[in-house]
Amino acid sequence: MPKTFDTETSATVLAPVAAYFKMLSEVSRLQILSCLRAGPMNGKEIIEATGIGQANLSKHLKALTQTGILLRQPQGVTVYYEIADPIIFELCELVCDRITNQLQQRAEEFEQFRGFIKVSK
Amino acid sequence: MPKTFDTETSATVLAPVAAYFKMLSEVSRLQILSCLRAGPMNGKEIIEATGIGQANLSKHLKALTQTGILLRQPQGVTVYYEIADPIIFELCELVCDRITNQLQQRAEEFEQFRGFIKVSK
DNA sequence: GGATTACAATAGTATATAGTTATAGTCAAT
DNA sequence: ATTGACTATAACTATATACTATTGTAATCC
Repeated sequence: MPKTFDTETSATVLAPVAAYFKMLSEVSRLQILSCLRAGPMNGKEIIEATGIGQANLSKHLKALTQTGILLRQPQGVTVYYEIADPIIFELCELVCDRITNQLQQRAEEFEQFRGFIKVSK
Repeated sequence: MPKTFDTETSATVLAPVAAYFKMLSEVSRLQILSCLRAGPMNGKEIIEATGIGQANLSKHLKALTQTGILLRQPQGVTVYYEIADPIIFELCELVCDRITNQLQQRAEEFEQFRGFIKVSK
């Protein structure tokens, strides 16, 4: 097994990874996932919770299901969706922590700047 | 502190998270990050390693730097880039594991299907 | 100083996709 | 069968962004 990949190989390997992250790169879809954190919901419930349009939601749900992030469970006329793998929330937590740190750091920098301005007083 | 967010609030909060994942949702950018795993590199080296065009690379590097994923370190005329936070590789590992599992599962299903076909023999 | 090298910035094009509207399909109950 | 409720699809628009080509800028070498 080679230690490194050539660019062509790595592009092939990285494509599904990129596709997975792409599913998490839209506010609407994150809202959907955030809702489903509490448990399975059907389309109408998700619409009420998020305010996303019906057709648009349907498309997102299809994409999320095809990527394997959601499970689709029809019950009569309604369709319930649920998180297929809670790994998503781990991912989001990691990113949230990172963003929080960045914001705190910027806040500190700004605080220092403010102190610098007030020196003249 | 409320237990849940209204849709408007959650949209605001989720936007930076979505933006972060968006940085990881393109093969080109994942290639760049993959290169930099070994250590800091300058633009020319990244071009050689990935085959990405110069202007395109420059834009990606700018975006990745602004998001806080990369650190930019000019040294004379060249600019070295390095991973600002190895959290990215954790994220990628999680996703890779997930994708691997999915593929293995599909392989098993296909194996069973193959067995089913051969029953007639 | 001029040439070269390395990177950045801009404009322009092409493509992808989020969102909307309208329509159709699906299942259950009457 | 028909009605009503839920979901899916198709066509379209608008927007975002990946990529290319070109030009600009700054440092290093002759």
